[in-house]
Amino acid sequence: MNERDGRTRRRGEELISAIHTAVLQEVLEVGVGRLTMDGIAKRAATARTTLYRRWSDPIEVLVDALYHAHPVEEPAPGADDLRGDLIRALQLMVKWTLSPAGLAVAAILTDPKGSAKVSDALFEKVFASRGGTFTSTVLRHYAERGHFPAELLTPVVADIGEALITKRLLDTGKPPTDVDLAAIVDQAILPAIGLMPPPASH
Amino acid sequence: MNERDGRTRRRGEELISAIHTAVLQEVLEVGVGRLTMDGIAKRAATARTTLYRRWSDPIEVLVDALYHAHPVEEPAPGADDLRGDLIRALQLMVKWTLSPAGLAVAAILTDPKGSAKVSDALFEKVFASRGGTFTSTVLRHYAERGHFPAELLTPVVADIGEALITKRLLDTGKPPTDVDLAAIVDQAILPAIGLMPPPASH
DNA sequence: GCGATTAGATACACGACTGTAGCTTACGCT
DNA sequence: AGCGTAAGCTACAGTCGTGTATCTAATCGC
Repeated sequence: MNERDGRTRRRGEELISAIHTAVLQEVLEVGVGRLTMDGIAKRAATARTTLYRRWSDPIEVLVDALYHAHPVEEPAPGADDLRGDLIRALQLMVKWTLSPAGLAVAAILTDPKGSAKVSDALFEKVFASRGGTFTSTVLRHYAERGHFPAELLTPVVADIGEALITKRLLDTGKPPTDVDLAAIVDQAILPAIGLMPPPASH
Repeated sequence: MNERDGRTRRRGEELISAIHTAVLQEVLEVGVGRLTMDGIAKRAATARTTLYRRWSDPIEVLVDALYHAHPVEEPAPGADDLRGDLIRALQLMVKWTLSPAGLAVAAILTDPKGSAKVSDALFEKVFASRGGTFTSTVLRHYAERGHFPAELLTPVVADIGEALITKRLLDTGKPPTDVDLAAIVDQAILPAIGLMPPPASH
Protein backbone atom coordinates (compact mmCIF):
# COMPACT_ATOMS: atom_id res chain seq x y z
CA MET A 1 0.00 0.00 0.00
CA ASN A 2 2.84 2.38 0.78
CA GLU A 3 3.95 3.74 -2.55
CA ARG A 4 6.73 5.96 -1.30
CA ASP A 5 9.95 4.20 -2.24
CA GLY A 6 13.01 6.33 -1.86
CA ARG A 7 11.05 9.53 -2.27
CA THR A 8 11.34 12.07 0.50
CA ARG A 9 8.63 14.52 -0.52
CA ARG A 10 4.95 13.82 -0.94
CA ARG A 11 2.97 15.71 -3.54
CA GLY A 12 -0.55 16.25 -4.76
CA GLU A 13 -3.02 13.55 -3.83
CA GLU A 14 -0.74 11.74 -1.45
CA LEU A 15 0.18 14.85 0.49
CA ILE A 16 -3.35 16.15 0.64
CA SER A 17 -4.84 12.96 1.92
CA ALA A 18 -2.16 12.85 4.59
CA ILE A 19 -3.24 16.33 5.62
CA HIS A 20 -6.89 15.32 5.62
CA THR A 21 -6.09 12.42 7.87
CA ALA A 22 -4.16 14.74 10.12
CA VAL A 23 -7.00 17.26 10.58
CA LEU A 24 -9.46 14.56 11.44
CA GLN A 25 -7.14 13.12 14.04
CA GLU A 26 -6.34 16.55 15.35
CA VAL A 27 -9.96 17.57 15.76
CA LEU A 28 -10.56 14.45 17.81
CA GLU A 29 -7.74 15.24 20.17
CA VAL A 30 -8.09 18.94 20.67
CA GLY A 31 -11.62 19.75 19.53
CA VAL A 32 -12.79 22.15 16.87
CA GLY A 33 -12.01 25.14 19.06
CA ARG A 34 -8.35 24.34 19.35
CA LEU A 35 -7.63 23.42 15.76
CA THR A 36 -4.52 25.23 14.58
CA MET A 37 -2.55 25.31 11.38
CA ASP A 38 0.46 24.53 13.49
CA GLY A 39 -1.04 21.42 15.01
CA ILE A 40 -2.24 20.09 11.68
CA ALA A 41 1.10 20.76 10.03
CA LYS A 42 3.06 19.04 12.78
CA ARG A 43 0.78 16.02 12.71
CA ALA A 44 0.97 15.76 8.94
CA ALA A 45 4.73 16.23 9.11
CA THR A 46 4.64 19.09 6.66
CA ALA A 47 5.37 22.80 6.77
CA ARG A 48 2.76 25.41 7.67
CA THR A 49 3.61 27.10 4.39
CA THR A 50 2.23 24.13 2.53
CA LEU A 51 -1.08 24.46 4.33
CA TYR A 52 -1.39 28.19 3.67
CA ARG A 53 -0.83 27.61 -0.02
CA ARG A 54 -4.14 25.77 -0.16
CA TRP A 55 -6.27 26.85 2.78
CA SER A 56 -6.49 30.00 4.79
CA ASP A 57 -7.51 28.68 8.19
CA PRO A 58 -7.88 25.40 10.09
CA ILE A 59 -11.64 25.22 9.62
CA GLU A 60 -11.22 25.24 5.85
CA VAL A 61 -8.85 22.33 6.09
CA LEU A 62 -11.37 20.47 8.21
CA VAL A 63 -14.28 21.17 5.90
CA ASP A 64 -12.20 20.06 2.95
CA ALA A 65 -11.28 16.85 4.74
CA LEU A 66 -14.92 16.09 5.48
CA TYR A 67 -15.88 16.85 1.93
CA HIS A 68 -13.38 14.31 0.67
CA ALA A 69 -14.16 11.71 3.29
CA HIS A 70 -15.56 8.41 2.16
CA PRO A 71 -19.28 8.63 1.53
CA VAL A 72 -21.73 7.15 3.94
CA GLU A 73 -22.64 3.56 3.30
CA GLU A 74 -26.34 3.23 2.58
CA PRO A 75 -28.66 0.65 4.03
CA ALA A 76 -30.00 -1.75 1.42
CA PRO A 77 -33.29 -3.22 2.58
CA GLY A 78 -33.24 -6.78 1.36
CA ALA A 79 -35.29 -9.77 2.20
CA ASP A 80 -38.61 -9.82 3.94
CA ASP A 81 -37.11 -8.85 7.26
CA LEU A 82 -38.07 -5.42 8.53
CA ARG A 83 -36.69 -5.97 12.01
CA GLY A 84 -33.37 -7.30 10.76
CA ASP A 85 -33.02 -4.54 8.19
CA LEU A 86 -33.67 -1.91 10.83
CA ILE A 87 -30.99 -3.33 13.06
CA ARG A 88 -28.58 -3.44 10.14
CA ALA A 89 -29.39 0.18 9.30
CA LEU A 90 -28.60 1.20 12.88
CA GLN A 91 -25.38 -0.82 12.73
CA LEU A 92 -24.41 1.17 9.66
CA MET A 93 -25.09 4.38 11.49
CA VAL A 94 -23.00 3.31 14.46
CA LYS A 95 -20.22 2.29 12.12
CA TRP A 96 -20.24 5.66 10.41
CA THR A 97 -20.47 7.54 13.69
CA LEU A 98 -17.31 5.82 14.86
CA SER A 99 -15.41 6.55 11.66
CA PRO A 100 -12.96 9.47 11.73
CA ALA A 101 -15.35 11.63 9.73
CA GLY A 102 -18.31 10.71 11.93
CA LEU A 103 -16.43 11.52 15.09
CA ALA A 104 -15.31 14.81 13.61
CA VAL A 105 -18.87 15.70 12.71
CA ALA A 106 -19.94 14.97 16.27
CA ALA A 107 -17.19 17.23 17.55
CA ILE A 108 -18.41 19.99 15.31
CA LEU A 109 -22.15 19.89 15.71
CA THR A 110 -22.32 21.35 19.18
CA ASP A 111 -19.48 23.79 18.77
CA PRO A 112 -20.81 27.35 19.03
CA LYS A 113 -18.32 28.81 16.63
CA GLY A 114 -18.25 26.87 13.42
CA SER A 115 -21.98 26.95 12.99
CA ALA A 116 -22.18 29.14 9.92
CA LYS A 117 -19.16 28.06 7.99
CA VAL A 118 -18.96 24.42 8.89
CA SER A 119 -22.53 23.33 9.33
CA ASP A 120 -23.50 24.27 5.80
CA ALA A 121 -20.70 22.31 4.25
CA LEU A 122 -21.58 19.56 6.66
CA PHE A 123 -25.21 19.23 5.72
CA GLU A 124 -24.42 19.23 2.04
CA LYS A 125 -21.92 16.47 2.47
CA VAL A 126 -23.34 14.32 5.17
CA PHE A 127 -27.08 14.67 5.00
CA ALA A 128 -28.00 15.78 1.51
CA SER A 129 -25.78 13.19 -0.10
CA ARG A 130 -27.80 10.46 1.52
CA GLY A 131 -31.54 10.54 0.87
CA GLY A 132 -32.41 10.93 4.51
CA THR A 133 -31.70 9.08 7.68
CA PHE A 134 -30.49 5.53 8.01
CA THR A 135 -33.65 3.91 9.26
CA SER A 136 -36.00 5.93 7.08
CA THR A 137 -34.58 4.31 3.95
CA VAL A 138 -35.58 0.96 5.38
CA LEU A 139 -38.89 2.14 6.75
CA ARG A 140 -39.91 3.72 3.46
CA HIS A 141 -39.11 0.49 1.64
CA TYR A 142 -41.40 -1.58 3.84
CA ALA A 143 -44.12 1.05 4.04
CA GLU A 144 -44.35 1.05 0.25
CA ARG A 145 -44.82 -2.70 0.34
CA GLY A 146 -47.65 -2.43 2.80
CA HIS A 147 -45.98 -3.93 5.83
CA PHE A 148 -47.41 -1.05 7.87
CA PRO A 149 -49.57 2.04 7.24
CA ALA A 150 -47.49 4.62 5.39
CA GLU A 151 -49.08 7.51 7.27
CA LEU A 152 -47.40 6.31 10.45
CA LEU A 153 -44.00 7.07 8.90
CA THR A 154 -43.76 10.64 10.13
CA PRO A 155 -40.58 12.70 10.49
CA VAL A 156 -40.62 11.97 14.20
CA VAL A 157 -40.85 8.24 13.67
CA ALA A 158 -38.08 8.32 11.08
CA ASP A 159 -35.79 9.92 13.65
CA ILE A 160 -36.38 7.60 16.60
CA GLY A 161 -33.54 5.17 15.95
CA GLU A 162 -30.93 7.78 15.13
CA ALA A 163 -31.99 9.93 18.06
CA LEU A 164 -31.66 7.13 20.59
CA ILE A 165 -28.24 6.16 19.30
CA THR A 166 -27.07 9.75 19.38
CA LYS A 167 -28.28 10.15 22.94
CA ARG A 168 -26.60 6.96 24.06
CA LEU A 169 -23.33 8.12 22.54
CA LEU A 170 -23.58 11.50 24.24
CA ASP A 171 -24.54 9.99 27.60
CA THR A 172 -22.15 7.10 27.87
CA GLY A 173 -19.52 7.84 25.26
CA LYS A 174 -19.65 4.16 24.34
CA PRO A 175 -21.21 2.81 21.16
CA PRO A 176 -24.38 0.78 21.63
CA THR A 177 -24.06 -2.98 21.36
CA ASP A 178 -26.13 -5.09 19.02
CA VAL A 179 -28.35 -5.95 21.96
CA ASP A 180 -28.94 -2.26 22.53
CA LEU A 181 -29.81 -1.79 18.89
CA ALA A 182 -32.30 -4.63 19.01
CA ALA A 183 -33.88 -3.07 22.08
CA ILE A 184 -34.23 0.24 20.25
CA VAL A 185 -35.91 -1.46 17.31
CA ASP A 186 -38.22 -3.63 19.42
CA GLN A 187 -39.14 -1.14 22.11
CA ALA A 188 -39.27 2.13 20.20
CA ILE A 189 -39.35 1.89 16.41
CA LEU A 190 -41.62 -1.10 15.84
CA PRO A 191 -44.30 0.08 18.31
CA ALA A 192 -44.31 3.47 16.61
CA ILE A 193 -45.27 1.93 13.29
CA GLY A 194 -47.98 -0.14 14.88
CA LEU A 195 -46.11 -3.41 15.06
CA MET A 196 -45.87 -5.13 18.38
CA PRO A 197 -42.45 -6.51 19.14
CA PRO A 198 -42.07 -10.25 19.62
CA PRO A 199 -42.69 -11.23 23.25
CA ALA A 200 -39.56 -10.82 25.33
CA SER A 201 -37.75 -14.13 25.75
CA HIS A 202 -37.11 -14.92 29.39
CA MET B 1 -32.42 44.65 42.02
CA ASN B 2 -29.09 46.39 41.53
CA GLU B 3 -27.69 46.84 45.01
CA ARG B 4 -24.47 48.55 44.03
CA ASP B 5 -24.97 52.17 45.00
CA GLY B 6 -21.78 54.16 44.96
CA ARG B 7 -19.64 51.09 45.47
CA THR B 8 -16.90 50.47 42.93
CA ARG B 9 -15.75 47.03 43.98
CA ARG B 10 -17.81 43.88 44.12
CA ARG B 11 -17.03 41.21 46.67
CA GLY B 12 -17.91 37.70 47.68
CA GLU B 13 -21.23 36.40 46.44
CA GLU B 14 -21.89 39.30 44.13
CA LEU B 15 -18.53 39.09 42.42
CA ILE B 16 -18.59 35.34 42.10
CA SER B 17 -21.99 35.19 40.55
CA ALA B 18 -20.91 37.84 38.07
CA ILE B 19 -17.99 35.60 37.16
CA HIS B 20 -20.25 32.57 36.86
CA THR B 21 -22.50 34.49 34.50
CA ALA B 22 -19.46 35.55 32.53
CA VAL B 23 -18.11 32.01 32.01
CA LEU B 24 -21.45 30.74 30.83
CA GLN B 25 -21.75 33.56 28.33
CA GLU B 26 -18.17 33.11 27.27
CA VAL B 27 -18.50 29.39 26.64
CA LEU B 28 -21.47 30.08 24.40
CA GLU B 29 -19.55 32.53 22.29
CA VAL B 30 -16.20 30.87 21.95
CA GLY B 31 -16.82 27.24 22.88
CA VAL B 32 -15.21 25.15 25.56
CA GLY B 33 -12.00 24.87 23.61
CA ARG B 34 -11.36 28.57 23.53
CA LEU B 35 -12.23 29.43 27.11
CA THR B 36 -9.49 31.59 28.61
CA MET B 37 -8.96 33.22 31.96
CA ASP B 38 -8.43 36.42 30.06
CA GLY B 39 -11.73 36.25 28.25
CA ILE B 40 -13.66 35.43 31.39
CA ALA B 41 -11.98 38.22 33.32
CA LYS B 42 -12.66 40.80 30.64
CA ARG B 43 -16.29 39.79 30.37
CA ALA B 44 -16.77 39.87 34.13
CA ALA B 45 -14.93 43.20 34.25
CA THR B 46 -12.52 41.94 36.85
CA ALA B 47 -8.80 41.24 36.99
CA ARG B 48 -7.22 37.94 36.05
CA THR B 49 -5.59 37.89 39.45
CA THR B 50 -8.98 37.66 41.04
CA LEU B 51 -9.74 34.56 39.04
CA TYR B 52 -6.45 32.88 39.87
CA ARG B 53 -7.06 33.44 43.56
CA ARG B 54 -9.99 31.02 43.34
CA TRP B 55 -9.54 28.78 40.33
CA SER B 56 -6.54 27.51 38.47
CA ASP B 57 -7.88 27.20 34.95
CA PRO B 58 -10.90 28.18 32.86
CA ILE B 59 -12.48 24.73 33.03
CA GLU B 60 -12.58 24.92 36.81
CA VAL B 61 -14.41 28.20 36.60
CA LEU B 62 -16.90 26.66 34.22
CA VAL B 63 -17.47 23.59 36.36
CA ASP B 64 -17.97 25.78 39.38
CA ALA B 65 -20.48 27.89 37.49
CA LEU B 66 -22.44 24.83 36.46
CA TYR B 67 -22.34 23.49 39.97
CA HIS B 68 -23.88 26.68 41.27
CA ALA B 69 -26.39 27.04 38.47
CA HIS B 70 -30.03 26.91 39.34
CA PRO B 71 -31.18 23.35 39.78
CA VAL B 72 -33.25 21.71 37.12
CA GLU B 73 -36.95 22.13 37.53
CA GLU B 74 -38.60 18.77 38.03
CA PRO B 75 -41.73 17.58 36.34
CA ALA B 76 -44.60 17.10 38.77
CA PRO B 77 -47.07 14.61 37.39
CA GLY B 78 -50.42 15.90 38.47
CA ALA B 79 -53.93 15.07 37.41
CA ASP B 80 -55.01 12.06 35.47
CA ASP B 81 -53.39 13.27 32.28
CA LEU B 82 -50.48 11.18 31.09
CA ARG B 83 -50.28 12.82 27.68
CA GLY B 84 -50.41 16.34 29.08
CA ASP B 85 -47.86 15.57 31.76
CA LEU B 86 -45.48 14.11 29.20
CA ILE B 87 -45.72 17.21 27.07
CA ARG B 88 -45.14 19.39 30.11
CA ALA B 89 -42.09 17.30 31.04
CA LEU B 90 -40.66 17.83 27.57
CA GLN B 91 -41.40 21.54 27.81
CA LEU B 92 -39.38 21.61 31.02
CA MET B 93 -36.51 19.89 29.26
CA VAL B 94 -36.58 22.35 26.39
CA LYS B 95 -36.68 25.21 28.84
CA TRP B 96 -33.66 23.89 30.70
CA THR B 97 -31.78 23.14 27.50
CA LEU B 98 -32.17 26.75 26.44
CA SER B 99 -31.02 28.14 29.78
CA PRO B 100 -27.41 29.35 30.03
CA ALA B 101 -26.41 26.26 31.96
CA GLY B 102 -28.16 23.94 29.53
CA LEU B 103 -26.51 25.51 26.54
CA ALA B 104 -23.16 25.30 28.26
CA VAL B 105 -23.67 21.63 28.98
CA ALA B 106 -24.48 21.05 25.32
CA ALA B 107 -21.30 22.84 24.34
CA ILE B 108 -19.31 20.61 26.64
CA LEU B 109 -20.71 17.17 26.01
CA THR B 110 -19.08 16.59 22.65
CA ASP B 111 -15.86 18.39 23.40
CA PRO B 112 -13.00 15.90 23.26
CA LYS B 113 -10.93 17.65 25.88
CA GLY B 114 -12.96 18.24 28.96
CA SER B 115 -14.32 14.72 28.99
CA ALA B 116 -12.56 13.53 32.11
CA LYS B 117 -12.59 16.63 34.21
CA VAL B 118 -15.87 18.17 33.20
CA SER B 119 -18.14 15.27 32.47
CA ASP B 120 -17.85 13.86 35.97
CA ALA B 121 -18.77 17.11 37.61
CA LEU B 122 -21.47 17.42 35.02
CA PHE B 123 -23.15 14.12 35.69
CA GLU B 124 -23.12 14.67 39.39
CA LYS B 125 -24.75 18.03 39.02
CA VAL B 126 -27.09 17.62 36.13
CA PHE B 127 -28.10 14.02 36.08
CA ALA B 128 -27.60 12.60 39.55
CA SER B 129 -29.31 15.54 41.19
CA ARG B 130 -32.47 14.73 39.32
CA GLY B 131 -33.76 11.18 39.70
CA GLY B 132 -33.43 10.40 36.03
CA THR B 133 -34.70 11.87 32.85
CA PHE B 134 -37.57 14.29 32.48
CA THR B 135 -40.13 11.98 30.99
CA SER B 136 -39.22 8.99 33.11
CA THR B 137 -40.42 10.75 36.24
CA VAL B 138 -43.81 11.09 34.64
CA LEU B 139 -43.79 7.63 33.13
CA ARG B 140 -42.88 5.96 36.42
CA HIS B 141 -45.69 7.81 38.12
CA TYR B 142 -48.33 6.51 35.74
CA ALA B 143 -46.83 3.03 35.50
CA GLU B 144 -47.11 2.68 39.26
CA ARG B 145 -50.78 3.59 38.98
CA GLY B 146 -51.41 0.93 36.40
CA HIS B 147 -52.03 3.15 33.40
CA PHE B 148 -49.75 0.88 31.39
CA PRO B 149 -47.64 -2.25 32.03
CA ALA B 150 -44.61 -1.33 34.11
CA GLU B 151 -42.37 -3.78 32.24
CA LEU B 152 -42.73 -1.64 29.11
CA LEU B 153 -40.90 1.19 30.87
CA THR B 154 -37.40 0.16 29.81
CA PRO B 155 -34.33 2.41 29.71
CA VAL B 156 -34.80 2.79 25.98
CA VAL B 157 -38.40 3.90 26.35
CA ALA B 158 -37.50 6.35 29.10
CA ASP B 159 -35.03 7.99 26.72
CA ILE B 160 -37.25 8.40 23.66
CA GLY B 161 -38.52 11.90 24.37
CA GLU B 162 -35.22 13.38 25.46
CA ALA B 163 -33.43 11.72 22.55
CA LEU B 164 -35.78 13.15 19.94
CA ILE B 165 -35.53 16.62 21.38
CA THR B 166 -31.75 16.44 21.51
CA LYS B 167 -31.61 15.32 17.91
CA ARG B 168 -33.92 18.07 16.75
CA LEU B 169 -31.76 20.64 18.50
CA LEU B 170 -28.61 19.25 16.94
CA ASP B 171 -30.14 19.03 13.48
CA THR B 172 -31.95 22.32 13.23
CA GLY B 173 -30.49 24.39 16.02
CA LYS B 174 -34.01 25.56 16.78
CA PRO B 175 -36.02 24.45 19.79
CA PRO B 176 -39.02 22.25 19.05
CA THR B 177 -42.44 23.89 19.18
CA ASP B 178 -45.29 22.61 21.32
CA VAL B 179 -46.71 20.96 18.22
CA ASP B 180 -43.43 19.12 17.77
CA LEU B 181 -43.53 18.01 21.39
CA ALA B 182 -47.06 16.71 21.01
CA ALA B 183 -45.98 14.80 17.92
CA ILE B 184 -43.14 13.21 19.85
CA VAL B 185 -45.48 12.14 22.62
CA ASP B 186 -48.20 10.85 20.30
CA GLN B 187 -46.06 9.20 17.67
CA ALA B 188 -43.16 7.84 19.69
CA ILE B 189 -43.64 7.69 23.45
CA LEU B 190 -47.26 6.62 23.78
CA PRO B 191 -46.97 3.81 21.22
CA ALA B 192 -43.91 2.51 23.04
CA ILE B 193 -45.88 2.01 26.24
CA GLY B 194 -48.68 0.29 24.42
CA LEU B 195 -51.06 3.22 24.22
CA MET B 196 -52.40 4.15 20.85
CA PRO B 197 -52.39 7.86 20.21
CA PRO B 198 -55.71 9.58 19.61
CA PRO B 199 -56.62 9.45 15.91
CA ALA B 200 -54.99 12.25 13.96
CA SER B 201 -57.38 15.13 13.47
CA HIS B 202 -57.67 16.11 9.82
C1' DG C 1 18.21 15.42 -18.83
C1' DC C 2 16.07 20.19 -18.26
C1' DG C 3 12.88 23.45 -16.59
C1' DA C 4 8.74 24.48 -14.13
C1' DT C 5 6.57 23.49 -10.09
C1' DT C 6 6.10 23.13 -5.27
C1' DA C 7 7.25 20.63 -0.73
C1' DG C 8 9.90 21.60 2.99
C1' DA C 9 12.75 24.34 6.11
C1' DT C 10 14.02 28.48 8.29
C1' DA C 11 13.31 33.05 10.12
C1' DC C 12 10.62 36.98 11.49
C1' DA C 13 7.47 40.39 13.85
C1' DC C 14 3.10 40.43 15.93
C1' DG C 15 -0.52 39.39 19.02
C1' DA C 16 -3.00 36.55 22.57
C1' DC C 17 -2.90 34.10 26.79
C1' DT C 18 -0.36 32.58 30.85
C1' DG C 19 1.01 32.62 35.66
C1' DT C 20 3.20 35.42 39.06
C1' DA C 21 4.53 39.50 41.63
C1' DG C 22 3.95 43.95 43.81
C1' DC C 23 1.27 47.66 44.85
C1' DT C 24 -2.89 50.59 46.04
C1' DT C 25 -7.19 51.20 47.95
C1' DA C 26 -12.18 49.97 48.55
C1' DC C 27 -14.84 47.29 51.49
C1' DG C 28 -16.85 45.03 55.70
C1' DC C 29 -16.48 44.13 60.50
C1' DT C 30 -15.99 45.24 65.18
C1' DA D 1 -12.39 55.08 63.44
C1' DG D 2 -9.25 51.66 62.52
C1' DC D 3 -7.83 47.15 60.68
C1' DG D 4 -7.60 43.02 58.02
C1' DT D 5 -9.10 41.16 53.79
C1' DA D 6 -9.32 41.03 49.14
C1' DA D 7 -10.48 43.53 44.58
C1' DG D 8 -8.48 45.86 41.11
C1' DC D 9 -4.44 47.56 38.50
C1' DT D 10 0.07 47.27 36.16
C1' DA D 11 4.01 44.97 34.71
C1' DC D 12 6.69 41.11 33.24
C1' DA D 13 8.81 37.09 30.99
C1' DG D 14 7.53 33.05 28.69
C1' DT D 15 4.91 30.25 25.36
C1' DC D 16 2.21 29.38 21.39
C1' DG D 17 -0.09 30.36 17.12
C1' DT D 18 -0.18 33.52 13.04
C1' DG D 19 0.82 35.01 8.45
C1' DT D 20 4.47 36.26 5.35
C1' DA D 21 8.92 36.11 3.07
C1' DT D 22 12.96 33.71 1.48
C1' DC D 23 15.67 30.00 0.10
C1' DT D 24 16.61 24.88 -1.22
C1' DA D 25 16.09 21.02 -3.49
C1' DA D 26 12.96 17.09 -4.64
C1' DT D 27 9.60 15.69 -8.02
C1' DC D 28 7.11 15.62 -12.36
C1' DG D 29 6.19 16.44 -17.32
C1' DC D 30 8.16 16.85 -21.54
